[in-house]
Parts: sequence; structure tokens; C-alpha cells
Amino acid sequence: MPTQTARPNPQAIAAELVNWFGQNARDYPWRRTRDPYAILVAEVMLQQTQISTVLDRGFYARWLERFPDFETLASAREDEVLKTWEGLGYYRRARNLQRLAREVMEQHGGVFPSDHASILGLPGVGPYTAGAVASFAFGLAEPIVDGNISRVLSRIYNDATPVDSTAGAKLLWERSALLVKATDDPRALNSALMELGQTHCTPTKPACDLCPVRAHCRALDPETLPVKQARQQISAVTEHVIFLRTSSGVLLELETGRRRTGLWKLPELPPEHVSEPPPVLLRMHYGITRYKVTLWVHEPHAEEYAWPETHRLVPFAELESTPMPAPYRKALRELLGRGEFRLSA
DNA sequence: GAGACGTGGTA
DNA sequence: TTACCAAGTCT
Repeated sequence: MPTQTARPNPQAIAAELVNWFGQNARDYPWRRTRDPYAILVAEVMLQQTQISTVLDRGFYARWLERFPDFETLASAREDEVLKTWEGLGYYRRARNLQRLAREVMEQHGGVFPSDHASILGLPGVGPYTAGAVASFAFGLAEPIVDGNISRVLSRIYNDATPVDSTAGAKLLWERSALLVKATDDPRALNSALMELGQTHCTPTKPACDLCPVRAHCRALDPETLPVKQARQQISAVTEHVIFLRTSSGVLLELETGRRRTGLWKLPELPPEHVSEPPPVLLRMHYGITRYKVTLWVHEPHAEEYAWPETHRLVPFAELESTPMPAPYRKALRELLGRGEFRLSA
């Protein structure tokens, strides 16, 4: 348990962190390069996403292989971009990444900007990602604050100001800036802050006895930090869709709203049929953001109906390459895998 | 500034 | 099984 009560000293903390990182840094592919594109892709992929997901399931390697640079990404088809992102979630990130690539090609002459303000102005790039690319790719002394760093700094400063409040965020960014400006190796300092939160300064059971900055940490009860404001309640919703298979393919619907735009899903059961729905083929559960969804897949109504522009009969051969949210992908696999299944039309 | 936006792993 | 989380951004 840390016992320090003196005012945290940014120079001393930064020096300890950089030294510790030099000896304990994990080997990630995005740490082996200073290519802003490769670093940016990693930072965007890792937003709200675990490292193991990005690495172990091959998303990062596949993306760089398929879209190795801004030019390739800028000229790619959007459905291929989304397909390569399929399974990672927050699909806006992939669409914004392509928008960004096009801006780099058209407004920056194909060269990624190397100043913080320009980076921050790119689509899908917020304060965290701008600071990360600025420091990791260009070595600039720009601060970053993410979930790990919020936890680490809340504890070092023993500060119970909610990290997701305006006042809390302001303090975190100020303290992160103090640290990154107190070293000549911003790249290592920012990496070290995150990695400390990932390895030792964990949400539960922090390994304070192994912490390189324990002598500077004021936390009295680290597990109670950081303080976060109450989360919104999860609510249950029901979703009714249809599985219409013909000899030539499966009917899918293009999502056009604000959620999962550009991906294809099983078509919604027409609202007028929900009160007396056709027979159920499959029921499954999934979560999306703050909703717990019960998904009912129905047989289509026997009568013909003209489907709107947003619907398309997707040939079987194209199903695999069609970008599709994970729940519908799973449902489709289950339904198509039923060899005995026959349409009752 | 609160709420929306995905997914799979873990306790 | 439920709840919460994980390298945030946008509106």
C-alpha cells in the first residue's frame, strides 16, 4: 500500500515511468513502427476495445495487409472496409478512418500531418487519439488520457473527482501534460502510463508492491479509485426479423440509420405483423450498447410483398463477403447450417 | 453535456 | 446469468 503524502513530483514520476517502461515494455506491432498510418489504425481499433481482441483475432494484421496505407484505404470500397472491420463493433470508426484517409490524400497531399492541431481536426480523431499519434509517431510532448491513465492518475493524486465529469477530465489532462512535459521521451512516458494501468495499476487488486511509482503515489485505498458517475441502466428490447431464403440467396436489409450504418442485417418483420407474428425459426439474445436484445427470427409471411430499396436478395456466394453485425452473422450461420430446414412457403 | 455507439471476455 | 468492462468520439 502506497503511503506517500507529499505533493506528487512530475519529474520524478516521469523518470521512474520511463525507466520502468524501458525494461518492461510489451512488444506490440504498433510499437515497432513510427509510421503514422500503422499507429493511427492501432489507436482507432483499440478505442473501447481490448488489445487481445485486436491482436489475437487478427484484426490489426488483416487490416494492414488489406489496406497498407492511406492511399489504398482512400480508394477502397466502403463495403470492403466495413467487412474488414466486421466483429470489432463501433463501425463508425471504420467509416471515419476511410474518410480520414481521403482527407489525407486530398487535403494533405497524401502526407499525414505532423502537428497536433491538424491531427485533432481529422474525422474520428479526438483528444486521446490525437495525442497518441502525435507522441507515438512524431515524438511530440502531447498528453493523453484514456481509461488506464484516468485510473493511474486518480490514484497517484488520490483524487476522487469523477473522471467522467468535466472537472475531473480537466484535472486528468493537466496532470498528464505535467508528466509528458517533464521528460525528454514523450513516447515512452505515454506508453508507460497506459501500460502501468494495464499491468499493475489494475481496476481490482492492483499490484502496488510492484509499482515503479509507489513511492510517489498518494492513494490510500486504490481500489476505490477512480470514481465514475453512475452508468445508464440497461433496458430490455425485443427485435423481430425474418429469414427469407430462395433458391438464389437470402434477403437482407441495409442499415441506414445512425447504428451500424452500411452493414446488412436480417430484414425487420413488418410492424403490422408483430402483433400476430409468423412462426419462429430462432430466438437468441445479444447486447448492444445499453440494450439487452431478444432477437426473434421468423419465417416470412406466405404472401408476396415488394421489398423496399434498402432490401436485397444476396446470393449465397456473397454472404461471406457482405459486412454484417455479429448477431445477424451468428443467426444466419445457425439458420443456414440447419440442413433439414425448408421454407414453408 | 448526457446519450449513442458493438463486441466478447471476465467475475 | 447479470453486470461491467476495454488505448473514445460524435452529436
